[in-house]
Amino acid sequence: MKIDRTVLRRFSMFERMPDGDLDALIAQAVPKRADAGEAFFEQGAPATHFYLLINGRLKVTQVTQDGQQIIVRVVHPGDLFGFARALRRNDYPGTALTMTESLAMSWPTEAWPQFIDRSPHLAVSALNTIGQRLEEAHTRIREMSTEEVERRVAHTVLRLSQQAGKPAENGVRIDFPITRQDIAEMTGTTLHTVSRILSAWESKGLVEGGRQKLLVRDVKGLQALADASNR
Amino acid sequence: MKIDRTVLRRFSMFERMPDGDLDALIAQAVPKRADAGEAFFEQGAPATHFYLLINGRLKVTQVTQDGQQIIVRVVHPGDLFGFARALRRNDYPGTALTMTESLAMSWPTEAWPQFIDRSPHLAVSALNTIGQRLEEAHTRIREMSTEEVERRVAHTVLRLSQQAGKPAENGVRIDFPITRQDIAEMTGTTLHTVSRILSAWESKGLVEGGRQKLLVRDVKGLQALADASNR
DNA sequence: CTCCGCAATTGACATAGAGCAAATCGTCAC
DNA sequence: GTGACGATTTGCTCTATGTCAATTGCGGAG
Repeated sequence: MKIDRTVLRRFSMFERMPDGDLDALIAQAVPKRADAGEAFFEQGAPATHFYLLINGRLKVTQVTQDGQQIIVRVVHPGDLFGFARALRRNDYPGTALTMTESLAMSWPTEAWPQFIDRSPHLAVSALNTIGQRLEEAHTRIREMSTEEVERRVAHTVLRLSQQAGKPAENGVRIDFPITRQDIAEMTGTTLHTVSRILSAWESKGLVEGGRQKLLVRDVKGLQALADASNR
Repeated sequence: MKIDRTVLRRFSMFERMPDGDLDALIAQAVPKRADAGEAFFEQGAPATHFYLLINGRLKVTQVTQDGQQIIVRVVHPGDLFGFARALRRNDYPGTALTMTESLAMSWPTEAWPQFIDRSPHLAVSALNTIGQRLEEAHTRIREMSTEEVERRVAHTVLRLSQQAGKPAENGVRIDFPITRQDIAEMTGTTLHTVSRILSAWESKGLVEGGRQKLLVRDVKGLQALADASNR
């Protein structure tokens, strides 16, 4: 399983990195593959490596003391994940679970400073990444504080269709297997409620459901729902 | 209103910075004072400066399209705030509103790289700060997804008492004026519910309320409430 | 092709907590 | 001291969702 420059070059983070630097990074990386349902690392484990997702799709989850699970975020190809250590943590705050077979590159956490030094552009990217992630978190908090479930689900589905949408015959297909339970854990509700909402949308022609499948047929319509300033 | 080294030295961020560097930073800084209720900057305004809170207390708020407000975080003395620009944003994502008269130092955003270069320790601090903030956000998301209102309020009050607690005769006093509305906006509920909860707690002897006042009498008891794995 | 198990759907019911309304109370300005 | 206003409290109602339960059905394993 050989990974070369051209693969990384596709990700905006590495777009402008000189070949030499890129090769140096790759030389130190260890590729890791995981089947669907496997974990790259588990919540609480010592943070020994950080990763770059090449392809596939992950969810980062946290479980509460009393066993409830939430999805912290979904990791898409080109995203870094598991760089907790860079933020001074010694263990992973969540579990990185694959939703489909996935391929990632890994570096030992000690390599992080070097990773950053390699290119100023990369340092900026990394900071931006975190900043963006913080913003996403705040968006989610805002939505959970002020919006009712249906709007939250609408926002979440729209986001997914942007980040992982694949044009299909009659709409945009979410390009990885996702359950109602997943959506529930992303929006802070239950799979029952999600199911009801999706059913309602389906009968309105907004989406098309299926087992671990989701196709958005009417993005505009969903947008309208998501934006609705409360009836 | 002269700010000198000894003031900054109290904050962990500057503990180990050489006098010279510290003075250089101070030389470029402009102190800014704000009365209670004033804003250092407003949501959406161009991010021209970033700040360090010297004393006082702020809340960073966001308003949604339909006018609902949430408190993104509370800023305590020693915290940096408004460094959105460092994360590539051009405008402030929220409004920084003082809860009491406050004093801050400000630097033009252009000075950020220099600020960072000034000391490697400081760069690390900054990264940690953001990382911590991200973690806080995730904690909040987790709480909002999985906990009922009473536990969320308990967690929030405990956090406040840790970050802004002042030992008092019979408990820990939150050291700045805070309304039920504020607490509601921090936990994603309404002031009514918060009021009811606090009243209930008061009759159990856990806290002592008052107009814009809050005194935690029984930290242990509150902890128990916050930890309770659902009734 | 058939079976099995996990996902999804749907109905019935219970309730936490939002909304609304009205009364009271603490503080600050004068 | 007196007003006046914002903060707080509290009762009542209503509804969005969670909870519980049962059924259906898709899709992979053999």
